[in-house]
Amino acid sequence: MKKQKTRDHIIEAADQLFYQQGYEHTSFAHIADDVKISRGNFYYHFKTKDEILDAVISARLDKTRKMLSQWEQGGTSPQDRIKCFIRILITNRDKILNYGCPVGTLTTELAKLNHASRAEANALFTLFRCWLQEQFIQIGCQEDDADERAMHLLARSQGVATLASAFHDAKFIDQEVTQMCEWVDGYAPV
Amino acid sequence: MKKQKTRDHIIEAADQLFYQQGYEHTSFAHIADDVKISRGNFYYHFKTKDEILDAVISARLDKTRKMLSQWEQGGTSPQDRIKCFIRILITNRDKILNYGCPVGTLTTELAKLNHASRAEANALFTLFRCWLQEQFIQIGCQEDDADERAMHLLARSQGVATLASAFHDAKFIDQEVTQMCEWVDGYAPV
DNA sequence: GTCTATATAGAGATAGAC
DNA sequence: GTCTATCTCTATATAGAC
Repeated sequence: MKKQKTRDHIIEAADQLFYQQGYEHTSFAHIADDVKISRGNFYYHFKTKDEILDAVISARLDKTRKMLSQWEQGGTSPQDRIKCFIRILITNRDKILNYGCPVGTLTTELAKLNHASRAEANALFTLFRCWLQEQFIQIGCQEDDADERAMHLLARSQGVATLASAFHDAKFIDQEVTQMCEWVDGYAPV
Repeated sequence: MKKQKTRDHIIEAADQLFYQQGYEHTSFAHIADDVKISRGNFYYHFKTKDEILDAVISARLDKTRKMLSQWEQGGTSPQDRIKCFIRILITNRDKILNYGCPVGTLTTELAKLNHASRAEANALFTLFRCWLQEQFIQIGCQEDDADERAMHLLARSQGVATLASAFHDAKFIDQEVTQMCEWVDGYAPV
């Protein structure tokens, strides 16, 4: 556990850099610089760049699962829980304005690279999708309908992140978040 | 004009490859291979990779302007013209399922690379944004309101492309296109 | 576990012949 | 206008000392 301190630092630095600069554009040298270790030492912890990517995705999956289960406990109604999801656009506004959505931009990049870990990255989307579907089911939606709404919300969040980043427009995020929250409240107890 | 045949071939090949594999991931060698010229000849036409990117963006801007002015003539009502925009998701469905939206994925990549041509790529978004705004004004919206709706539609299209690509889900595109078309018709003559 | 030094491959870019 | 040959730089990855 304690022995893996450097390894964890590498994962954390890689996570940030992959998000800010993209996976391919980020070099070992850059990560090593951030962690303040030599490039040689690097390979003691990870044999290939792909291994770091897998570790980063794995860490993001863990973090996301924890976040979702926290929302699960926090919200009093499924609508409230869904609004927790919508409001991450506000919580992470500054980062989104600069680098877009960490999930969307990674999956898009890996798709273009036709990368082996593409499926793992997509699992991040699936995590949100299934969680949202479950909330819509609790509202009273049928399974298919709930999934459709989950996808709808995911897509809107993605679009908002992309456009807000392109135009560096914080106000647009706020507007759309408000609209999405209203949309969710429109599906109040059926 | 006729002398630029090779140059045009390069731009066209680069355009496709940048879309399918991303800008950074596409090498001169790959483009040259596609065009069936040597890497050396390449540099007669373009001195740097950035120059090709600018030429590609410029070509995309031209093509987009032509497409928008065609829609301008084709549609009988502003609603119809806006639906032309929405339906490109259907027209380009197969490519979108594989590579996402060419505008969104390029601007996102250039943003992460902090590339000098980032603004030029964003101009592609602006082209659609202003055109859509104009249509909403013709429907009867105020200027600010029209822009808000333009951004809203752009964002939804982006989100649909991103999610459809991640889950390789053609049906999702169709569903969302239907919903967006209904949304537009909801803004019939005010 | 961390370092320095080095191997190897691929990229962008140039020079000069044809 | 197109080619071959080559330069240079940077990236991933390895070897071996400490």
